[in-house]
Amino acid sequence: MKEKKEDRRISRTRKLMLDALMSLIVERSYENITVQDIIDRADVGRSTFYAHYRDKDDLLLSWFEHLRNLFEQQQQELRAARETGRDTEFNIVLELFLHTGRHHRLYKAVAGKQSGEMILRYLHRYLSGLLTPVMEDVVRNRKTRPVPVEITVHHLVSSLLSLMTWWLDRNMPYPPEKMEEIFRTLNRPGIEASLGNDIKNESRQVMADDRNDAGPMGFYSLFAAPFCCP
Amino acid sequence: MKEKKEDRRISRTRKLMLDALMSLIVERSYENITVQDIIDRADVGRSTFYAHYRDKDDLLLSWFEHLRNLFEQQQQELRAARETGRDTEFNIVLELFLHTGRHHRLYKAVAGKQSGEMILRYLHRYLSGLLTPVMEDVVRNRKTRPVPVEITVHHLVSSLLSLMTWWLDRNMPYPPEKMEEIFRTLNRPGIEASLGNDIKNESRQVMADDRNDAGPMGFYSLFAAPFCCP
DNA sequence: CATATAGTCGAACACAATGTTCAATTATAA
DNA sequence: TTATAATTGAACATTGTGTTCGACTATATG
Repeated sequence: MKEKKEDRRISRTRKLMLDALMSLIVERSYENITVQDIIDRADVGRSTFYAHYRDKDDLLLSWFEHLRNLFEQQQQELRAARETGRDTEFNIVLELFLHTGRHHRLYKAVAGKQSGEMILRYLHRYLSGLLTPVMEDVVRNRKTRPVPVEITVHHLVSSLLSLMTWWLDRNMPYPPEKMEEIFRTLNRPGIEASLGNDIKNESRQVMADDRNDAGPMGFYSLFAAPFCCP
Repeated sequence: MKEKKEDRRISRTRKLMLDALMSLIVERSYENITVQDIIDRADVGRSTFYAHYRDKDDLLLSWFEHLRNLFEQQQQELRAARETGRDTEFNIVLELFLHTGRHHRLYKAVAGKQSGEMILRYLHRYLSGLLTPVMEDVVRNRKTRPVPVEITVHHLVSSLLSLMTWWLDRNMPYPPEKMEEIFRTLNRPGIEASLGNDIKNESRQVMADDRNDAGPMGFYSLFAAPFCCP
């Protein structure tokens, strides 16, 4: 099933450079890594690097796209499992914390304190893309709209990323589940309010009431787990 | 009352370089400005620049400290006015939006999409410093603490900065008052929940119930204006 | 006004990194 | 086996950084 078009040398070189970047990235901050460092460690020619990537960022970005594919694939599998009758409760925020935790060394190096803006912007864009249709769908039934959907989404994504970086910067002092709970505590009530009152029952509006409207990404529910004030 | 110790040449040179940076910063993004550009426009010697600042960031930071002093001074005046009997309702978030709006060209260039991480980090630290004692004070009366105060503060500051940058990036499509309202709608309920239930009445706990505990910065109230769901 | 002081100038320097080019070499697919 | 495509490595022009130093000049101060 694999597309085997690629010259073996290409994959080899690419892998070498990616590995070099990864091993460098856990040693010092991304900003302080030069193309020179990368090609030194990868042991490839300077011109080779530029034959593949425009610059350092391009290389990193290609790696993130790889990771994103991995993540999306896993989500698809979860979704599939769920559809075949398993009771997998789907919670995208939790999944994100789990995923980040799994790759924490990379994300810490790149999205933490030391980070360049680039990756955070990339993630922001990506997550906003995921969230926007969901939110717009939710808001369709609402009569009032106290806060523009665009802002709500922006806020939610920023909050998630800010919690993520906090978590990473402090070496993940809580488990992903706890972080997801905190995220929910902080944001759920405000999101409710920001989306406006509506036709149906007052609370648990953001929850996926029924299990259709899967959204573009198998994105069932933003606040899937039950919420309760202790 | 002024300390007139400084050599006139020093202030002159400093001003030249600051002006140069400012005028450059509205033309292109901060990242793409070099020390060379600055000294060219300021028309000062290369060595002069390094005699005053360690690097580009140092120069920008010194300017932000200037701005911060300005802001704090204004807040002090407001506070004073309030204490002398005026009915100035004090709302720090609104004040911040007003301040940012006033200096929007600078902040846009520096804290917007194009920004380097640096200034956002600086602001984050600064605002967290303002907020932490307030939050810790609020939480003192609470029995439960669903979310660590540190995270609540982090979340709140991130949210504020994210709204700010959104606002700036889109050329301030709403007035500061509206943005403050949005901030409140999005965050107030979640903050309530995150700080836990307590002894007193259920709602409006974050509001400054009485007007003592001014905090370090004349920081009377985070959500001073009345909150209502429409 | 005189003068020591302290700030500024500007040119030169060493250094580090970028991104391009090209002919020679080598691995690969077919 | 061989045509093709990838890699190499060295050289190069370019841009920016941060430092140094002697010469110059504005300034504060007596």
